[in-house]
Amino acid sequence: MDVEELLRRARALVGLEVSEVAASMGVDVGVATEGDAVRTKGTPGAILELALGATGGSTKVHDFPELEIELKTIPLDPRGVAIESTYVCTLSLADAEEQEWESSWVRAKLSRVLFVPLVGDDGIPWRSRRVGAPVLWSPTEAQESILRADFDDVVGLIGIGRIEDVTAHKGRWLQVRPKARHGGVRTLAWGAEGEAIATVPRGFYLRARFTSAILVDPAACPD
Amino acid sequence: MDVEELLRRARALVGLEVSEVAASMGVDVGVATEGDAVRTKGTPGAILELALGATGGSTKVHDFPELEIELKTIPLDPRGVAIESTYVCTLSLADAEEQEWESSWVRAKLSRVLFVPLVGDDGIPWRSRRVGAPVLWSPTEAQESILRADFDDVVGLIGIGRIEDVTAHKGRWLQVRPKARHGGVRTLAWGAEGEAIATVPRGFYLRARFTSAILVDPAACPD
DNA sequence: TAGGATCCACTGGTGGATCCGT
DNA sequence: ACGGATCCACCAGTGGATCCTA
Repeated sequence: MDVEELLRRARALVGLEVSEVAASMGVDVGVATEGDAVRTKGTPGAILELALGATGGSTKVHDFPELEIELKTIPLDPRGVAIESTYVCTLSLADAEEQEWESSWVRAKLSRVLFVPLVGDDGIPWRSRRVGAPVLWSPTEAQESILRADFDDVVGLIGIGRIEDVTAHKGRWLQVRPKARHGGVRTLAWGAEGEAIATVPRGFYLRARFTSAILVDPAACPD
Repeated sequence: MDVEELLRRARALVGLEVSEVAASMGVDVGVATEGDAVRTKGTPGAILELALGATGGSTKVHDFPELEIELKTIPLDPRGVAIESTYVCTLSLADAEEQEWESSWVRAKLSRVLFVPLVGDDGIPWRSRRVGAPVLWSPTEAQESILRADFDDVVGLIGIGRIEDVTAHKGRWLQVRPKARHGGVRTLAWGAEGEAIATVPRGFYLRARFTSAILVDPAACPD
């Protein structure tokens, strides 16, 4: 598959409800997920991956390894505003000192993204959301320097052992938030005195105001 | 639980069939495993862990963390000869260069072992094997130096990138053999030129003639 | 006979994200 | 509004070992 074929496939889904996409793949989402939003958070993303032919499963860097394209579904309200922030990837705490933007996982993921909007009023079940017009995005130079600055801020703090000073308030477009099944999970990090500490795993997220903006204008620089 | 309590529990099981031990724990091994040896390889070990109160689950170093005791079941024929070698632990291939006996996982596991024989003719189903007299063993100095020599041999070879020269022929008592669900699994190692190579995962095993001997005389040095 | 191949259960970590109190 | 908390599926790795040909 080449990139044109991927875009054709994505455009062919525009206007369909997620449940219709699932049905066309032979996936039954009816009985198992009726009225259950909290227990099926990742399902719409998985359905779109199937429908667009994403390969590689779970141990990959990109959803489409040959194209180096990452697929992200974005829940939008009817005005086109993103309802949620977008998870990018896990932040490695143990070796933050050595991490650099150029070779980072988050940069690799964000270098080429196919955003697929799932449109519907806030609160409606994901099955009833409709596929919107896909946007294939790569950061402009201006955008990438902001993303890099956000990355450098948090990785710099973690590198000097100040992980607990990294809150979701930091970052203009790219923020860091907890990422774990529940509060009890802990991972290894380093404190200011070089001591090992156990803390909650973190992930990188794109703020909703950023994804909202680039879905309207891929070269936008909101705020 | 202290070590005396553990030994009391183990002795109380002597003479029982494994199926009887399972039944006393409220575990039904009848229907699911009838005549199916290949699909239930690890079951007798799990049943004895239950019966003896092993804790820690799967992310532990020892089966009895507080006592630093490892539990191993050993299939014996009626003459008291071990039918099989005994798996100890996985061998880490990627960082072999830095590994030393003193701090090794295999040494930690073997520093104190409760061997529980499961006695029966070769080929009889594990359910019909009878629990034999338990032996709480720690290596003598003489024994440990042989084990350390075996360890140093293979880890030394792997450290200089000669993993493919490590066969199960090496090692007087402690040998290295493949350990994976099937031949297709690969793990990372380093070749002689420092290049990364993919190879099958390996584990440390105690040769059957060694376990046979120490079950008769814990200070034995066979061969 | 024993070296190399294989089997199951369980779980921690990752990838998919959204929930929900303040 | 959004920062912190949480949910499920999946899979590779570990721990429990024995099988099975040459």
